[in-house]
Order: sequence, then structure tokens, then C-alpha cells
Amino acid sequence: MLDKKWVREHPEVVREAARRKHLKVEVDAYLQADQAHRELLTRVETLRGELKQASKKLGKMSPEERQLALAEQKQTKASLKSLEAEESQLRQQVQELALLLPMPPSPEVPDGKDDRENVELRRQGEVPEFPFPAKSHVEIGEALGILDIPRGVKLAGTRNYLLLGAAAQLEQAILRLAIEHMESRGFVLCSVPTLVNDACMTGTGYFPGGEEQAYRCEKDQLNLVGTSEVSLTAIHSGEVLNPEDLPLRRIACSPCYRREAGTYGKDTKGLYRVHQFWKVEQVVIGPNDEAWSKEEHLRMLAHATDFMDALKLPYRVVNVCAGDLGQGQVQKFDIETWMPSRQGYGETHSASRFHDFQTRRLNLRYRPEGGGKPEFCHSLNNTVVASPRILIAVMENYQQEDGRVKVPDVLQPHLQREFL
RNA sequence: GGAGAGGUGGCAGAGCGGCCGAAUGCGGCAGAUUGCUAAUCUGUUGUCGGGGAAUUGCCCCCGACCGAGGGUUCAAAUCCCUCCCUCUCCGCCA
Repeated sequence: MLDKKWVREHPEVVREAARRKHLKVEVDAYLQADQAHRELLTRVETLRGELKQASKKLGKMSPEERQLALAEQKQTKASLKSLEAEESQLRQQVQELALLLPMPPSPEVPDGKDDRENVELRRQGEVPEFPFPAKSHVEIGEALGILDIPRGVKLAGTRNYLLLGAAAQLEQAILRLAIEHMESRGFVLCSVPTLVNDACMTGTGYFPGGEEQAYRCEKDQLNLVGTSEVSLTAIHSGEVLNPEDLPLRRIACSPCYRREAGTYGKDTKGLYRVHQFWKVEQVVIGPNDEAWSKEEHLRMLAHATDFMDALKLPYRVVNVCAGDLGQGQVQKFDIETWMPSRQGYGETHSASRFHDFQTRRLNLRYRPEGGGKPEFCHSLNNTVVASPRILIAVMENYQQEDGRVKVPDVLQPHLQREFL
């Protein structure tokens, strides 16, 4: 969400943000509704004030006087009621429109329509060249008997899978290593709800707009999160934090659920796009400081690339273009990892910086150093690792001619084996 | 799942339908005093929204907020309904 006063004063910046992000946003409709609402609100409040004053006198009146005044009060009350109804409807409309206003992208964000126009910043690691016909992770996994997609589909429909034995162990080892990697850098491991209420979804910016992507438990009006970012970011919603507690650096390792509606026919093979996966996610809640926020963003990116370096996987970092940014994101870096079966880099990580977009929606603030009015925090997040998508890269990049998969060095102590 | 109790300011804890944005205590802040990390006294102390004056920020006016949302009433923290949450007891259970 954007600051309402700021939007009033900078409508052209918001329009430009929408244009760059290729979002259709009715900025003018918002401004209009906002002004109409404020005018109406003044009228309602004035009338309410008068009514209240009159009402207070009523208690001390003589019976005859009261009869007269009562009649008048009733009439005024009726007109107030209809005004109030109008006002509340208008307020709701303003709020709905406000939730759709886009956060302006940072100046460093390149122009572009979609992910094809993202700008590569750097590449790391050697793309492997196999002296034998390379197999896909599905072929490798099925041959080893550690991946079973048909039975996953039998249990839960398309985009579901089973990891058996070594593949499941590999997954756990990677998640475990990722957690240790982040803990050694001062992040606090958290176990968080993955079934959350609407306020969390709206607060982090997934609603409205993302309803179709989330599994919903209607009976309880709860939603399965697509990422623990939602839970981690919402932990302190509605609170005023102490400055000495900031920044909060936290991770969670959680299952993630995505409906993947509207992706029919896209990435249908294998483990790339699935309904349920595990992710170690990093979330940072910090002070309202643009410069700090930018630095932290890069640090969080480095936490992830360092982990990729430890796994010795080839990847590249891209500067996500404006058109590929979400409504609330100010800047985003993706890490894409080399996947031989795709003959290309596939997105495995996403590092986002939000400024105070999420924290405004969540009403998450802190008391600045030395007192004063509470300010909205800044929030950021990034993947540390997500599985099984990362398994694609590991299995395919580490495959051997004999069909086995070499276990990355750093994982060998965890897995107690050299090959899958 | 069954039975009961309750949700009030940073915390604790009062509150008769109008005099309640809310007593009191603690804490916090400011000042006074005391020859010094104490004691005492005095004052002060929420958030949000709209408008005005002002322009980096202090002030003024108005409105809202006693878990959330509805209702009754001229008037609701106070009465009624729904929901959410917390606690106690019983049952069930990883």
C-alpha cells in the first residue's frame, strides 16, 4: 500500500509506476473516490458532532422541552444514517482501489515488459558439458527408483510427485544445510503457520489479485501459503517494535503450496512446476531507511549465491525488469540455475525489496531511535533454497555416465554417501 | 467436541445507559529537591483519520477507537446478537 497523502501529492509518479510495471491501474478513479470520500467524511463528522452535542443537553432538559428536541434528533439521526452508509461504501471503494496501487520501481530497475527482458548481471560456475547423452532429472530419478511422478499424480493429481529414498534424503540434506548456512549468518530459524488468515495474505500483498494461486480452506477461512514469506513477514503485524530489535533477520523452512492456475501446458514435465514444495526462506524486517534497505537486499542476495557456490552449481543473477515486478516490489533479483534438460537457466530464487509496501498493509511499525512517531518498517525477502526445483539442478548437473548422481561435496557429510 | 469465565490505555485494574478517552496503581517522560544508579514531591503521558496553520515538523479545531462486526437508544465501555481470541475444567488425540 502507498501513503494516501503521498499519492495525492504525486499522482504522476504512481501513473508512471503503473506504466513501467505494465499494470492497468485506475489512478484517476482512486484519486476521485478519495476526494469524494474526504468531502463526505467531513460532512458526516460535522453532523455527528452536532448530534452528539445536542444529545448531551437532552439529559438535562425538562420533559416538555425534551419531547420537542427528541423529534428533531430523530430526524437528524435519520439523515446521518444515510450519509454514514454512503460514506462507508465510499471508504470501502477507496480502500479497494488503494490496495491495487503499485509501488514505484527503483531507478536501477530496467525497463521491460516481462521476464524475457530481465537483465543478466553476472554468471557464476561452469556449465557442464557431458561426453555422453545427458538425461533429464526425470529420467535419472526414475532410473534410480527415487522419483515417482505417476504415483504422485495418482495420489493428488498433476504436478504432484513422490521422492523416495535417496532423493528424499538429498532434499532433507539440502534444506538442513541451507538452514545451517543461514543460522551461521545470524538468521533465526522459525517454525511458522503455513495455513494463515486473509489479513496475512492481504498484508503481504498476495491478496487481492492472487486468490487464484492460493489453496483455500473455506470452512475455516484460511489459506495455505505459497511461501513462508507470508507468515514470517506478518509475525509482528499491528505492532510497534523497539528500534533496538531491528533488523529482524529470520528464516523458515516450510512446505509451500501453489495452485499454478493458468499455467496449463507450461513446464508440465518433471519437478519444475509443482503444487507443493519445500522452501527455506529469508525475511528481514528493518528500519525505514532506503539506503540500508538496498544494502540488505544485496546481502540477502549474497547469502543465497554463497549457498549456490557451496553447492557448486552454475547460475546467473538477473536484474528483474519493471514489467516482471510484482505490484508491491521495488526491486527484485532472481537467481537462475543451469538446468541441462532445459538447456538454459531456470529461476530458483527471488530476492525482493518492498520498501514499506507490505508493512503499511500489515501496520507493522517501530518507534524510531530517541522516540517520536512510529514509522513503518521496511521488509525484504529472498529464497535460500527451494526443493524439488533445486534437485533438478543437482541431479542433472551432477549426473554421471553410469546413471548415478554424484553428491555435491558439502552434502556428503549430511548424506553419508558419495553417489545417489 | 462439552461446560464455564473473560477480553478496557505500555502493563495491572475500576467502571451506575448521559457528568467516561475512560478512576487508581505501576511503568515512561519532564521538572523540583537531596553532595552523588536511592527516596520524596509536582507536572505530564495512546493511536488513527479529516480540516486549518506550518513545512521536516510543532500547534489548533473536529471526528473515531474500551477484541471485531452488527443491533437497540435522542445517547452504549456499559443492554442485545454474531464472530474471533484467551483462560479453567471434562472428553478426545499426534
